[in-house]
Amino acid sequence: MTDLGVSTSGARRRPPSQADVAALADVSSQTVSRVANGRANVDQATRERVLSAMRILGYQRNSAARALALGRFHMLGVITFDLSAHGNARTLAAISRAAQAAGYSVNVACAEEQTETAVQQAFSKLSGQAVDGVVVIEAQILDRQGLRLPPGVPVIVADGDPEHRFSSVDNNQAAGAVAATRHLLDLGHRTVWHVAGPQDSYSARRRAAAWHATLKEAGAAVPPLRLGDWTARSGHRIGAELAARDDVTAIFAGNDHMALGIMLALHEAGRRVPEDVSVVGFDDVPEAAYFIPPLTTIRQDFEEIGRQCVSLLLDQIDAGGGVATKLVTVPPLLTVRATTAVAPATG
Amino acid sequence: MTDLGVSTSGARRRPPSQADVAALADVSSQTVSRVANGRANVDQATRERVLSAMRILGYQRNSAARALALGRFHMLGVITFDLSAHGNARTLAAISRAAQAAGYSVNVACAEEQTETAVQQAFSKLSGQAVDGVVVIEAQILDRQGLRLPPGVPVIVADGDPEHRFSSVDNNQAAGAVAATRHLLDLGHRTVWHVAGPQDSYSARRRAAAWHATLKEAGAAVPPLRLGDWTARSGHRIGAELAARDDVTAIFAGNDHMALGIMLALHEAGRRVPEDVSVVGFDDVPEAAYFIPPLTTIRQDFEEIGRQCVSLLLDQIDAGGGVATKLVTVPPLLTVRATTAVAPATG
DNA sequence: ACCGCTCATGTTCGCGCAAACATTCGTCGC
DNA sequence: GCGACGAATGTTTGCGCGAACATGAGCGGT
Repeated sequence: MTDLGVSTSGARRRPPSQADVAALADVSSQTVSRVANGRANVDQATRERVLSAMRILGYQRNSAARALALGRFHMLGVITFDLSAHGNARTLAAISRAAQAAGYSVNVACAEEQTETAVQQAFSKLSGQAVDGVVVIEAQILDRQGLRLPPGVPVIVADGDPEHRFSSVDNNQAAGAVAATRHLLDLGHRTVWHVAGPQDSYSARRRAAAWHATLKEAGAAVPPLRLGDWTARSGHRIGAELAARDDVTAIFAGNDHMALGIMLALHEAGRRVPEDVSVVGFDDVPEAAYFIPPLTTIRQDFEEIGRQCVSLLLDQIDAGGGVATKLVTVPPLLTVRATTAVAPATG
Repeated sequence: MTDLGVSTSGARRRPPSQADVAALADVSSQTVSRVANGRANVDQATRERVLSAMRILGYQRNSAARALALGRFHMLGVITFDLSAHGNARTLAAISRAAQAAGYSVNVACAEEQTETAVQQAFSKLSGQAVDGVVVIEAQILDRQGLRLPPGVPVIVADGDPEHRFSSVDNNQAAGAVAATRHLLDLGHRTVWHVAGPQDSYSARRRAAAWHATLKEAGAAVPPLRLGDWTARSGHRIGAELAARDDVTAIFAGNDHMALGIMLALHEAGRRVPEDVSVVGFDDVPEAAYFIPPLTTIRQDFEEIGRQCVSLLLDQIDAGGGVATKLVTVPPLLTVRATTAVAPATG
């Protein structure tokens, strides 16, 4: 009895419109519109007649027509680069959920490369005429002065806007890096080596800076910064070099995957974790608890980041532009597992 | 000289329309439309005048109006569940890229739960009135007979449609599982244990079935199937049980993350990989090569899956429905690393 | 010189929706 | 008892675009 009128016959027909519902329910299409939008000023009996007609025809409102009439799309754009990066994928999922809850849908543009043109293209595809606002996830590229985003489109940047040209939602990268470094120092390590992410990533730079500052403040020597590219592969390469040095007893990796590579290199070089060398990661990917040994790391709350992005963006959209840029910070959490231990006795 | 007319002043104005461009270029708005769509029948001089006017005003066509006029949205919907699953995220990224290349954008709906209602809701949000077609990624839920998708919307299922009610793009799960099992058997193991993914996943079922068949065919004993849930955590739990049994010398895990958990459990129980127990995973996540030891696994080509999904979907859209369902299979690849070795000499 | 053709361009119209305005009631106050 | 009001509903209109059709200019063949 539910989908009576949904003819299943061959040719693709025009889906039912308000007018069709109106005809069936014997009201004007405006009344259908009112019912569809939950307006109060419709008689109960009429409303039910309309609702039933909708059900019979399988009516769904045409979002394009709605967008055209309203000038609002009820759609958010998300620009991202690498969805194989765990954090980005998680953030996207959270954004999608939060947006759905607010009645928005999400249009993803996955830019291949981190070039200005690629971003600008992705952006112009989305912007202005198709979405009400945009979230840019981890846009290392936003650093570059050259990037000019069209004005008038609300933009939120997740984790990547060093100059605060846009509103942004950030992990408190500094706090996380400080916690990691302090944790190792407190364990008695003379100093802490840092294998950082690529320096065109603002997150990576902030983690590195906080690590540097924490060492300085503690009066510890500051070893040279080692630069990876977020991959386990780069961690493995750098880890091999670090493993060769006896004076390395504590390593803070820029993310969990690099930590994994480092641990493999250490293992291959016969240096035990955590007895000889302590390792801390960053992200707390779900598998981190099952590395060998389970990884001490900094947990990021991606769900919260996604929620905040959407909430900030919606505020900005509703305010109709001209809002001061805001910065929301989500605190990370040190999660101690089995890769960190007190410093080995000094030979 | 590029964005002259893009006034940066306060209030949000209506973005420029074809009519505005037409007025500036002193042509009809239809001519602007023709230029915007790259039609041939426009004089070169006129075309340039229009293009320059577009540039000056920063014109972008309104996708809602376009969709309304054309009855086509140039947008694909993607329904997915868990973006923290590596494969899903990768597939989504590939779909997004392929869609963009074809001039489509991608609307993601990330359903929270795998319930029929959740899917149906996500689906109806997207369907009919907002997208031209839908890709469902790994929809374990499609199994259930109860699920009724609205007719008339082209649907492609990535890796999850056991009854072939829709066109789908699949990994050749069977081939992968056979390769994994054979590989272990060839190494001299008497039999192979399988830690499968949850059995409401079609992929998981197919892998398990192929493992079973391969053992049978080889005349090997078929150990009881162990059921995990794709997480490293479940792998760890089951791994602990398996580690306690001396007769377990070869394990085929349903995915790399469970393999990781299994390896940790083995390690904790003092059983060496690969000397005592060989392990094979499935997926080849980027970190698999850096597990301790590096994991032998089955590589899936997510890029290709994404591309195929889009290509199939576009075909179906262009054909206007009424096409026979197709099944495209993407072959996986056995990648041998360090977790597999010849069977230990039998005590 | 005239017909018939092609090509560039203009005009009209409708896609489906909701805002704004118009209309019809019934109801309340004095 | 009559005007003022408000609630339910209908009518008109335009959002921006492109299909379909109309126009008009230029050109070749006979």
